Amino acid sequence: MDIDSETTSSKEDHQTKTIAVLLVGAPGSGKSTFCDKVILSASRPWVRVCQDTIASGKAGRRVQCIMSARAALKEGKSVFIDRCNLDRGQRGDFTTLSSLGAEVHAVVLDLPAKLCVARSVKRTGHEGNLQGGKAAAVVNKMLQNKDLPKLYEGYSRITFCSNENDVEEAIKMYSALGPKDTLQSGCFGQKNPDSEVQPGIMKFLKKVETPKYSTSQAKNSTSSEISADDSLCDKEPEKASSSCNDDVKGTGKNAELAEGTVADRGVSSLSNTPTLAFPSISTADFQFNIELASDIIVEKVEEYANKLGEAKLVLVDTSHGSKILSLVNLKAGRKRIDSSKFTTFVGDITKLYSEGRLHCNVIANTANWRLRPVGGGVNAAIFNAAGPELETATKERAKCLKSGSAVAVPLPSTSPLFWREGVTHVIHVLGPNMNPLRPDCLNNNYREGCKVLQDTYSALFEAFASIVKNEEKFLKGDNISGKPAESLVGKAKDHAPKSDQKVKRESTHESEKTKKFKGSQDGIESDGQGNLGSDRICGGTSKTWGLWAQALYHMAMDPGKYKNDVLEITTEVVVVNDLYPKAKRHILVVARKQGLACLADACEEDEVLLRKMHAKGLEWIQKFLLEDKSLIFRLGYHSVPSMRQLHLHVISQDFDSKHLKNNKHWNSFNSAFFRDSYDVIHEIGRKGRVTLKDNEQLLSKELCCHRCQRAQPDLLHLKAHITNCRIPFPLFLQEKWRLVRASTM
DNA sequence: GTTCTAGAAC
DNA sequence: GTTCTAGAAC
Repeated sequence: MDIDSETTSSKEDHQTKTIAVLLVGAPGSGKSTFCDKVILSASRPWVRVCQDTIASGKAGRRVQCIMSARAALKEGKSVFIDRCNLDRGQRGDFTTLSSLGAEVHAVVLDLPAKLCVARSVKRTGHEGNLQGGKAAAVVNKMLQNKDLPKLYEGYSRITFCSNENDVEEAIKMYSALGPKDTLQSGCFGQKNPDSEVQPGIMKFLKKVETPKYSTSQAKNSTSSEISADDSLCDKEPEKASSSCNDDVKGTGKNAELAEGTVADRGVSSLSNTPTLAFPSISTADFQFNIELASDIIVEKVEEYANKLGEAKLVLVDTSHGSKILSLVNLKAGRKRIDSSKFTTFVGDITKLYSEGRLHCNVIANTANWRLRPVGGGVNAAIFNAAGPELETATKERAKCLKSGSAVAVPLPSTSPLFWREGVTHVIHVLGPNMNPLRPDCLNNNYREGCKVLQDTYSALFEAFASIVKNEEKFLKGDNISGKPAESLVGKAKDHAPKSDQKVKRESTHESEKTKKFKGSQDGIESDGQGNLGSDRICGGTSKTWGLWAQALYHMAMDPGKYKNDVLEITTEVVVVNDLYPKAKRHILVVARKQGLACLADACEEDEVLLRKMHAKGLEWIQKFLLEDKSLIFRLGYHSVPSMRQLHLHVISQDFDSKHLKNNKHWNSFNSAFFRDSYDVIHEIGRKGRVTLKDNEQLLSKELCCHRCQRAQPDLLHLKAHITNCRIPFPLFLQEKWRLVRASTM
C-alpha cells in the first residue's frame, strides 16, 4: 500500500531507479533471511552485500562493502547492505550512495533482544561465525549502544519492523517492487513514540523518555488541546472525550505519580538544558560552498562543544534530503563529536518545540545587514514567527550587522516564539556572501570567505555562551549570600499556613491595626514614623492606599512589632505568610525599602533587591519542598497590587485553598497580570523599569486551567478541573526559573 | 486584600 | 429558587 503507483506511472519512460537498502539490526534479527527472501521472489534485480563474506568469503571492511554496492548500482542493480549498521558512525558512508542516483533506504529490524539472542545462540554455520555462547554477550552489547537511523542522516525512507509480522510485511513490500516501482518516502512503522521526535534526538536529550502526550501534540499541533486531553485521560478511556473536569476523585496518589513522571522524564529535562538551534550560515541564499561550510561547522562545533558546559548545539535544516546535514553528520561522526552535545535536526527552526518536541531556548537567525524582517528563508520565517516583538527588541540592540558578527536579542515574553516555542533569545548572525546578486559579494574569494564564516560561527557560539553564563549567574543568585536566613530559620514548620489559626491571628492583628487608624481622617496623616500614610507615588501616578492596604508596609517598616507574624526578617526583606493563602503554600517576600510601593516604582537600582527577593523566595521553597516534594512553585508580582509595599508572591501551583473565591483571584495569579520574578528582574536589567499590562481586562478574562489552558465555565468547575488536570504546564512556564519544583532545585 | 449586600441573570 | 456581579465599606 505504500507503493507510489502515481510516481511509478509518471516515470514510465525514465530509467530504473535503483535502491540501496541498509539493513539495520542486531545479529539474529533476520537481516540475511530478509535479503534472501526478497531476492528470491523479486522481479527487480537485487544484490546482497554482506560484510561477513565480502573478502573472498571472509569478513571484510566497510569500504569494500561500499565499493561493492557502488559497482552493483552502476550496473542498474539494487542492493541490500547486510551488516548491523546499528550506529550512525557505521552507517554514515552508505548514504553517499545517493550520489549514484540511487534511493537510499533503511530497513530496521528492531526485534526484541531476547529473540535476537536466542536465534544467534542457536544457529550454526553463521557466515560471521557469531553463534553459540559468545553470541549472547555480543548481541547484548551491541543493542546497548544502538542508535537507530533517522531520516536526516540522508535516507529517503526508513521502515521499522518491531516484530516478525512487520518483517514479513516488509519482505512482501520489497519483493513486490518491480524494476520501475518506487516506495513512498518517509518514516514508517516506528512504534516507539520517540520516533516522532526524530529517534536520534533522544540520545541528544540524554535519552529522556518522551511523555505520551507529546506524541499527539507533535503530530497535530493545531488540535493539541484534544490530543492532550485524550492522553491525559487515558487512564479512564470512557472519559477521554469529555473535558477532564469530570468529578474524577481520589486522584491524589495517581496525580502525584503522574506529575512526578512528567516532571522527571519529559519536559523538564527537555526544557532545562540551554540549547542553541542554528541554521547553516551562508549556504542557502549566500551560496557558500557546502563542502567547505560543513568543514567549518564541524570544526567550530568541536571547538565549542566542551567550552559550553552542559549546553547543547543543534544544526537545523528544513529539508529531509539536506546535503549540509548529511555532510555535517558524516564529518561529526568521523571526528567523534559527542552526540549528546551536538546533533542535527530536520525541522522548521520556528517550530522546533511545537512540531518536533525539541526545546531550544536560543535560536540563530541568518539575518541581513539591516536586521530587517525582509526577504525569504530563515530570516523572514523567524521574524514572522516571532511577531513585531522581535523587530522592536532587535532595534533596541543594534541598527545593523557586519558580516562575521552576531547580535543576541532577548525575546519579550509576549512574542509567540517565546510562549509557544520557549525561545528566550534570537541571535542574529551575518555570514559571508558568495551570491553576486546580494550585497558585499566576495566573488568566490574563499580564503576570505572561510575566515568570515569561521568568525561568524565563533561570534554565534560566543553569544550563546554569554547567554548561558548569564542564566547561570541568575540562577545562582548573583550577589546573594547563599547563607540561610539568620533570624528565623526553621520557622517554615511552625508557621505553616496550614491551620486557620495563623490566619485568624493575623486577622485579629489586622483589625487591631485598622482600629488604630480609625480615628484619622482619610488616613493621610503620618503613621507615627514620619512616613506618609496612604498617599504614595506609584509608577508616576498618585495612588491612595486604603488603611487596610498598608499592613504589609507597616510590617516591612517595623517588623519588630510583628514578631509573631513574620516568618523571617533580614535587613532588606521580611517574609510573611499571605493572610489569605490562595494555595497550600503562599508566602510573601516584602521589600523593606522606603518608597517602593509596587512594581511600577521599581527602577534600575532595584535590580539587586529584586534578585535578593527572588533568592529569598527560593530559600523558602526549598524548605517547603522538604515537607512536600510534590509541590510546584511560581514566584512573581501582581502588576498592580492591592497592598502597599513591593511584595513577591511565592505560591504553590495547586491553588488548593478555600480563600480562592473569585475570577479575579484566579486571574491575578494566572494571567499576564502575574509577572514572573524572572521576567521582572530581566526587564529591569534591560530597560530600567517594568512594563505593565492593561490590568482590568486581564483580571476579568475567562477562567483557563493553568496547565492545559482549557477554558472553564466558572470557578467551581475550574477548581474541580485543576485537582485532576495533569497536562504539563505551558512551555513558557517550563523554564526552571519560572516554575520551581523539587527536580529543579 | 475581604466581606457584605442588593440587584441582575439564570 | 440559586448563582453571579458590582459596589461600598472595612
